[in-house]
Amino acid sequence: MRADARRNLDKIVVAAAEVMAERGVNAPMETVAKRAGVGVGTLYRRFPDRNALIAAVGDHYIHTMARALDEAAESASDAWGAIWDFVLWAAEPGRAALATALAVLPQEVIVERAEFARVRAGWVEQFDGLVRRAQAEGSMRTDVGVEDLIHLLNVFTCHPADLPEPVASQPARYLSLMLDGMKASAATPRPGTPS
Amino acid sequence: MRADARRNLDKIVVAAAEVMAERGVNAPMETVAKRAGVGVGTLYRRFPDRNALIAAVGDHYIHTMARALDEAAESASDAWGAIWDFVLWAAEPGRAALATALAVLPQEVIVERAEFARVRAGWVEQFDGLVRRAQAEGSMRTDVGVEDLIHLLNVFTCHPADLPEPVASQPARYLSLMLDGMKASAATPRPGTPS
DNA sequence: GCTAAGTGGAATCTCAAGTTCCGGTTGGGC
DNA sequence: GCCCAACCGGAACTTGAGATTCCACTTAGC
Repeated sequence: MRADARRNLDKIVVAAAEVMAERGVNAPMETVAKRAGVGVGTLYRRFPDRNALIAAVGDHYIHTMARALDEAAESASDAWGAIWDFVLWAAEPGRAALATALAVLPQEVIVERAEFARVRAGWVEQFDGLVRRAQAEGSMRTDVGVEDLIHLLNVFTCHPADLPEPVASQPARYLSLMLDGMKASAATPRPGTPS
Repeated sequence: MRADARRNLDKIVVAAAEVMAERGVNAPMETVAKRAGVGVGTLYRRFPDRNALIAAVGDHYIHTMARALDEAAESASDAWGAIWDFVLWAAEPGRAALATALAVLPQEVIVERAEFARVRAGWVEQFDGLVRRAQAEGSMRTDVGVEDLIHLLNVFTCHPADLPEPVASQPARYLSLMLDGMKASAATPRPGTPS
């Protein structure tokens, strides 16, 4: 593979992640091509159909996430701190693109990619380990789990097609709020009138 | 206007709210018609263009929200309780449809409808009043505001086009979590490593 | 019972996006 | 520096989903 071709391929994956984040997985191929600064022809030569492109985006994404979680787990002093670090890392601008792109991946694409599924499963498992440790340490309430965290990460980080800007902006702000709600001390029965 | 025509018109607005919630404001007119159980012809007779339909949905929505907030404010014993009641009311299945529909309204449509803007402004003001009272009563942290609440309501309540089901499901669960994060007692500096 | 108001949906139009294809470039081995 | 296989861009053509029109057929309601 020629060096310039390789470069273009990378640019395409990055562009696709961004565009899909903004406009959904079905964003026009031409938009992706334009963002990547290449012609549609080039895009089609590398990715014969949309699913191939989506799959590439998924791979790119999951590896980035796994690496970031590793780092957070290593550098933080306790589990809760690691979770906090990772979540805020994920909330940084630019990250959103990838998160959305993944949230938006059609199930079929995910399932048929063993590699992707494997990395993702490892990531979830490690994340889950952190959550359990944080709960054991008494810093996180026990009625929420990894799935909730992942879910919320998606919610705040995605900038889905059709929903104009205000929805899900300021991810870091809202994710911190959410983490505050997940602290062990925060769990509450219905305040105001008792339920 | 004949009685049956009136009935159809109502059915159309309701159907449009649902459909727009599920598929975005640009959902096919035919889908709306089908959901309402009328022909496309009928739809076009009442709403010559898409904006007319969107505007009708917006009116429907804002009035419903305003009424619900009134009721919550009256029946709850304190401001924080009223907020909680209203938020959970809004999270009930079916409500989401309307919320999304609004979140998704193009700015132009909103601006050019004085009536809509007026009702909405009143609603926001009343909601803001509750928030301030709750803060004064010491039950809600002071670094969040109505805008945050409204925003989060949208986030969890919307089921935007293109994002397949898991995102923003279980609105009540996550909204309670958020409310827990908004309690006065929840505010935290960065836990784990101090920041 | 009459008729103006209302209706459904087939038929037609429109246009955005997908996909192909080829004349023109260019990286990089020699 | 030369050469050509690999690569590129994007015009041109195709396709399909959805918008919009239109009219023969119903039916409230006087």
